[in-house]
Amino acid sequence: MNLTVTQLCKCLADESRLRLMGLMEKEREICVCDLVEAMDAPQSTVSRHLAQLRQCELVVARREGTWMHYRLNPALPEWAIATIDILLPPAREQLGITPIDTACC
Amino acid sequence: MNLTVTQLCKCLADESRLRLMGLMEKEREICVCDLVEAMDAPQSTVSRHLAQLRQCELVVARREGTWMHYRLNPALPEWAIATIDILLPPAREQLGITPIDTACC
DNA sequence: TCCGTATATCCGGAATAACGGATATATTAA
DNA sequence: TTAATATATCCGTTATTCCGGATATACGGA
Repeated sequence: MNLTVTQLCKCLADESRLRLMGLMEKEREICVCDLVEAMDAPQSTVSRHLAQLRQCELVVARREGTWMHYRLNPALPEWAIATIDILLPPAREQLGITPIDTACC
Repeated sequence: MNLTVTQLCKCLADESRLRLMGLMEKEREICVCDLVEAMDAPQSTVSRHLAQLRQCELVVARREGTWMHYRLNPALPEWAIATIDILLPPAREQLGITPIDTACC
């Protein structure tokens, strides 16, 4: 785990990625199809942003058959966890979203 | 004051701007010449980044004669203040800087 | 093995951001 | 005024990021 402040901020500085983070809720897994639907963006775009979040380890993925389940990484450095905790509520409000609470699969 | 989470993160996502923020300390004014010296970057580059931070109101400027004094804006929304408070210490460590404590003017 | 579904990656083009020398502006002092 | 200093802005170039259709890969089931 070698996350830098710059990397974290770059991830959160893009509206699509911030939205993806905001759609996830602590301790809850979301599958990609739900994210694609909620994002109203092409699947390749969503997947690309998820890859970037994965790369920085802001999220972790778990495969279950053909499906991938994502969730916020609980093992980030304290300062990153604290930042995400603080920013997601105002981000959700500003973007007009709430965490996904239905499971398609 | 209409700062968005995306705007805050964009500001902090650039290493030069993050460094500028890290060179400032709460409640302390720093003049541009000190920042230029500490940044080891052309004056136009520093000034451009300061303008962007000013634009988003992360910093405020006060003129005193020919000098401009900058400081962190204490009037930001709570979530922004909290984020900056959390991120600056690890950012300083990662960038190898400490707040400027000498005053050239 | 072959097919269908879910997801990831590729890649070329478009948009955005950063750079820094040159120049403009603001202020003070002579 | 004019000069000198501090800082801001301009602008052309380069670098980075984002986009999304096309394609590849992974897996389960028939």
